[in-house]
Amino acid sequence: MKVTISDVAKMAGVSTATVSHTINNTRYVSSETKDKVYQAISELGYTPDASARSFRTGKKKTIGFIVPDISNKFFATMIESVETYLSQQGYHLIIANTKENEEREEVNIRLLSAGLVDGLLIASTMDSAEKFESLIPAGFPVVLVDRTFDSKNFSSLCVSNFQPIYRSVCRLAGKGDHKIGIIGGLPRLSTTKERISAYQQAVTDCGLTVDDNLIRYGNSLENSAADCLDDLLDQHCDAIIATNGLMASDTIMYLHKKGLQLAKDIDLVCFVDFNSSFFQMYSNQIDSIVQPVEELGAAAGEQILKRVEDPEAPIFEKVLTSAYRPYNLPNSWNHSDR
Amino acid sequence: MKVTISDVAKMAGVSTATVSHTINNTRYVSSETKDKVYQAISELGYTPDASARSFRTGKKKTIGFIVPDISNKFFATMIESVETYLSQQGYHLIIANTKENEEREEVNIRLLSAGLVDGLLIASTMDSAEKFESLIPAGFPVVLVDRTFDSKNFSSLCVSNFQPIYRSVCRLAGKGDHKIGIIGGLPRLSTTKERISAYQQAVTDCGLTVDDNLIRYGNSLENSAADCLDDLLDQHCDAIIATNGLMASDTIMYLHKKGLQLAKDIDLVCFVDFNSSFFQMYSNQIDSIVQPVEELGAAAGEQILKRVEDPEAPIFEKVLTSAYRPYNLPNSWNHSDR
DNA sequence: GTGAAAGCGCTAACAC
DNA sequence: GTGTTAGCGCTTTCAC
Repeated sequence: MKVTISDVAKMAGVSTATVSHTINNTRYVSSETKDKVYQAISELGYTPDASARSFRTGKKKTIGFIVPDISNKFFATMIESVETYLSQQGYHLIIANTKENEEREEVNIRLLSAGLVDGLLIASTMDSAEKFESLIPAGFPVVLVDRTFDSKNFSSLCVSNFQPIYRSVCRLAGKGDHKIGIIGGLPRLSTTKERISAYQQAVTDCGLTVDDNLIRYGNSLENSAADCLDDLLDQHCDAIIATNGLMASDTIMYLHKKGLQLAKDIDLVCFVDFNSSFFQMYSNQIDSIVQPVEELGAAAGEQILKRVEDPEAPIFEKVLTSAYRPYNLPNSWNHSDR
Repeated sequence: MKVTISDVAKMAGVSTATVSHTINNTRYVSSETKDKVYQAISELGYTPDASARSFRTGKKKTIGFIVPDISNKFFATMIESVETYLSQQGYHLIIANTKENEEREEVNIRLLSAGLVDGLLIASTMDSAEKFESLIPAGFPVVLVDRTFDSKNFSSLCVSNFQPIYRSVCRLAGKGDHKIGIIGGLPRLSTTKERISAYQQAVTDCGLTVDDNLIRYGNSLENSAADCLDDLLDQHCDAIIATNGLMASDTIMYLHKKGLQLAKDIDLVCFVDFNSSFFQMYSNQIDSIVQPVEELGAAAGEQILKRVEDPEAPIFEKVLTSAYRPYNLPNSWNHSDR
């Protein structure tokens, strides 16, 4: 049967307290006693039971990460860097995948916050901040990642979307493009809103006319760009901006299928997943916007652990900056400020 | 402070047993009593503590999945389908990412099997079956996924690698290719071994000569194919087989960079991640092998829950079949038998 | 330098 | 139809 701490204590001829203190280094134990304890442990093959431990201490040493789409390389890479950071700190990672579905997110928040994890990292797909907030138990450690809400009630780690989009529009306009279409993600997401508004401002500032028909929305998941593209191509766009990696690769594929040549028949600006062979192949034909995913993941890991240790810590917000790289400037990865 | 089951009991004027039975539907409770209980629960905002519960029952309602590489689309998709299945059954998924590192796998097996999860799904990167087995506590529910060991001591879900590779070699030989190179993953993996041996047998059977220089090994991670390709191109291969999606996309990119035209200058057979735009673009220039990832993930979820419920269940092995699709037969996705 | 024992929140015999 | 209560395995206070 299961071997417990008292089996070890009995065998070593000491108390359970001593065994506990020995394995946790939590008070002085003479080295002879230690030896006896470790001896007994290895003889019995004892492993402390994690759930008893976390029940007793209230610490699960586990963080939950609620993601909209694991199979999106952006999030996959982020998960990877979060996991790397957390495991170095002795924490585990529980993944929940919402597929951009608000109910799934709701269910997962409830489930995970009910004593399963010490804290939650969330790239939320929710529309309403109020709804979201009502789901989080008071004082429960939460850090928003990539996507945030206007009401700044939670710590957050995001990527600045404004500057790279703004710059890319200016550059396209400078090249003489007049009709610049944009494919956004789900309209309710903060990232989408920021990107679209950067686009609108830049279009205005560059002296072009804002035409809402040039703004199309995908669903942030795979294979959602085609309809948007049909619309945009019908309107004879000179350029298209695809605002996430998944929709960007769909776009490249679609244009390819239509026989349109990038940078010649049509200009393309893409949010690009760094390290993905797909985009590397096109780096000399499209303007790329690369988000600092790994940095984001590591910072998210760091922040959530800070909050777990001190749930009353002041709200922390950080906005990382994306790199913008127009294709005819191959050697300068412009790090845009803010 | 934290509201517990006895707060609820007190407020509802019943015993904790009744509260417990009410929320778990585990014995008859009159509807008036139920009402009082639910009333108290919502008034107090009570949520049962998951760790107390799992400590008490011994069930964590959580499965661990040890993966070699989250950011590989093959595994990302698999995680997604495992998670979908498990969450439908009321289970959670803990992810551990080994980056094809044996020590990281070892650490994670230890950590997760020590009372954190009810069972473990493992796509192992280990070389030695003995080593692996020694890490698994006796009777602990484990299902091997994608990769297996010769000693059949665990249930496993794999994909048949032999037939599609064999067929693709035959087809290349039939087209007149003489020098067929192959890029395998890590040599220690069962999948790599199977694929290489299928290659060797087919080469022999087709009357070509087996040349070990034509067999190169990557590390199963991203950006590991370049060196292999240099070697292979130096030897003037007519065709190359890339045995996982990551190395396949590296290969396409690399050949592209070298200015070689697929299907013209060189034939290419690739393990391909279904649904990935990248490969869809090349589907008329390369022979594709598509593994049934989603099916694999769902089956893995099913099997591990079976084992969790009955750890003494007989060992289960299933080999799913990949689809092989030569590029000039665009409408027939050949489902290879075995 | 070590031990005794309380008790974390819940479930499930057992009792009536 | 419901209540009483032991106890899961561990950590930690208090005591010596």
